[in-house]
Amino acid sequence: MPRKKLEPSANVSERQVVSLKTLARHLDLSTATVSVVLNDARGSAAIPQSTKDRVFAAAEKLKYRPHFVARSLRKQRTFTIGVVVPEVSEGYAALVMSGIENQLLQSGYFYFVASHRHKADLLRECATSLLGRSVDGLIAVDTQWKHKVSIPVISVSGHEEVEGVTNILLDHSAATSVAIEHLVGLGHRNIACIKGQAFSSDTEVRWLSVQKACNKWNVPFDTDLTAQLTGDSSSPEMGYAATRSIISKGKPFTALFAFNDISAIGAIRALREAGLRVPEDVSVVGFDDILSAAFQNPSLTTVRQPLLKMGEIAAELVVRRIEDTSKKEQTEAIVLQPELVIRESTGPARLKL
Amino acid sequence: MPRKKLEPSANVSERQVVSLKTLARHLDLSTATVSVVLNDARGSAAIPQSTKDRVFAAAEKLKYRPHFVARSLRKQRTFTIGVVVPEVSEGYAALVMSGIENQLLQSGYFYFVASHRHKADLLRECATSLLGRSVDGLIAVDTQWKHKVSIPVISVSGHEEVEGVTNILLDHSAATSVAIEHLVGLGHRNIACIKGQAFSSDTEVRWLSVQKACNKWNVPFDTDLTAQLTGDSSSPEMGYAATRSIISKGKPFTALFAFNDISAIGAIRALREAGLRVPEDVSVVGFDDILSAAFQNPSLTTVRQPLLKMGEIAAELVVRRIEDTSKKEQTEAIVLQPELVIRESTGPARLKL
DNA sequence: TTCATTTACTTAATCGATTTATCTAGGACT
DNA sequence: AGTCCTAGATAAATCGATTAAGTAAATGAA
Repeated sequence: MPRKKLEPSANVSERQVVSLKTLARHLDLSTATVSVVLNDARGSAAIPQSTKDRVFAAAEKLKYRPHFVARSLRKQRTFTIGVVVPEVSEGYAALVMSGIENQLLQSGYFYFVASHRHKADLLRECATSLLGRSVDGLIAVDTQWKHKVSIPVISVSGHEEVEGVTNILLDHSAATSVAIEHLVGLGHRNIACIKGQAFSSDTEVRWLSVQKACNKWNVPFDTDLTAQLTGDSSSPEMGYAATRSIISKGKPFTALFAFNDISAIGAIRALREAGLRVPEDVSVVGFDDILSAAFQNPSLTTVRQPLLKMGEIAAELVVRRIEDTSKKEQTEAIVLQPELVIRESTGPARLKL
Repeated sequence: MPRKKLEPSANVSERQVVSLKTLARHLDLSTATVSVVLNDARGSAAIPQSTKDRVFAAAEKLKYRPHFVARSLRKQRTFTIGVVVPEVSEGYAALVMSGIENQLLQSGYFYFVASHRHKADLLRECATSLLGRSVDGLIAVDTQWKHKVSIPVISVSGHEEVEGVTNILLDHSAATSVAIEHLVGLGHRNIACIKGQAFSSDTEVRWLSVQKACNKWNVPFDTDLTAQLTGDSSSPEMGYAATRSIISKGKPFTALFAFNDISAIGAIRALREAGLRVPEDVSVVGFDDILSAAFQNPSLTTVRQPLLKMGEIAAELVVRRIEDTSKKEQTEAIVLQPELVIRESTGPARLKL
């Protein structure tokens, strides 16, 4: 097996070799002076450049790295954000987290992840232990966040209005409208819909938007062509079951608007098994545009949520609210626009049912 | 819009109300005594039950929560693990992370995630900043970890042998053997193979195992039926390109063994576009069994890596190595067994080519 | 009675920084 | 000569815990 010899890489290795005290002693200065210089703190103006240079040079040479924990204790800031998600392994959360990470690490923050699996008590526990870890802020993803806490909270796709919580939302009205418009434009009039699980924070808003969109585009909203996802994990299985229940009612339909991509994938399987081709017999529209949506067969037409960007904005915002100490209670929501991504799973409606 | 009135939930909210000092003053005891009692530390034997009861009662009543940062500083332990992954949003990493989380939170640890996107300098930076945060241990996922560090490191699917690093590996020999056996059993003899990107830590080992497996089952290993994934992100696009390049060589084949599920998905698309049906004309085997493998169309036959379990084991191990201070240099690797999951993407070989 | 031990605590050092308040020496000014 | 100012630092408090070492009173043994 080809295995290279490794030279131990020096820089990375040691935990805490040089403390401020060591450095100060080495420079024959007090820790106060060194700290002031290195942080360019108030009072550093009084220190001559020559001394500053000495300090910087020595810090470099001895590879001084400030001890984060000590600094956190003193400053009462941990430069750490708590991220609360339903489940780490879901495509939705993973994308948002990816966006959060992009932005946060750049700003010098790290984040803790905690998942609650849609259980209220676990969520409460998450919150308590993250606060117990003195995080500087929280980002809740797809979570019904109801706790009022003393630190900034950004909620991605949360729909509760809680004091101190900034919501980042999709324009659901636009999202559903554009999806229904697309289907109507292809000649569909009998559109089945899958409603989300009760625990998903988007469920209610989206469902109302779908009804409004149907009104707007003058298509009937038929409750017989409707089913709700059940269970508390999100796998295509749930979409499969929901679709079978719709099919079993025997009412004809030529299109199906799923709650999300995961359920759309299950829906397609159920349709296939019932002998219906996608998109020839039934068009399917998903929601979210998770990574694998483009690689389904047929690839999914879907309403894209800019999940990565939502994560980035959440991270940017939480940092801003932490660092901007002027308490101007920035609680207004931020609304992002969806984008319809047309792929293979939708096509013209069959002319006769 | 139906929106419930919210009662602010009291317990969760405040950051640091009661410090040990407050609590001690309230009890008219010293912080030392209170600390000893609450931690049941050495010396607590000398303290009468009546006092202990008073302390516990007061702690409960005032809702005392120890300040994690202060404790970390004093104990030189942060109860935090650094997790290094190539990319948060990949199915592979997400599953391992999910396993890690299951286990870690139970043990009272949190974790920082940092991703390096297969860039060596970013990886180095990750390592430095995680160590700068005084994490107690590291878990590297699908990453070529070459740094020798002073804290325990567990590597999931790493193949480097570095002192102090415990490797958690799949039995690649068994994995490739069972896959090839399955194909041979279906009558396939001309098997195309897709090799992984150079940056993936599994690539080399797997490639050698594939060759050995071909030998073992007496099928030719034909380099003309071979292509390597390129690019540095992992999307099905890469598998698509690799498969097209194999097809373009014009040599007939009836099966394809992809490097992973993601590339298998791209491969299927390329085959379809070339007019080949899966599995009727070409059988496709993936690797990993990521969540969406089961929901492809056709669903993927694949070699399952127990990714969730690998994450759990990694977490368990890193905690054990941290807490077991007897430095018994536990560096042997842990090898897990794969499982062939037979779904729809494989079938009998066409009799004539 | 006297010394040793136990009991039930407390004092103070420590972890590694940041930050406020203070000090000193030298020069300028009255 | 005395006072004030300023440049250039420093001492010491602080963040909130843990923990080694110490102490006073009570008890027990010789």
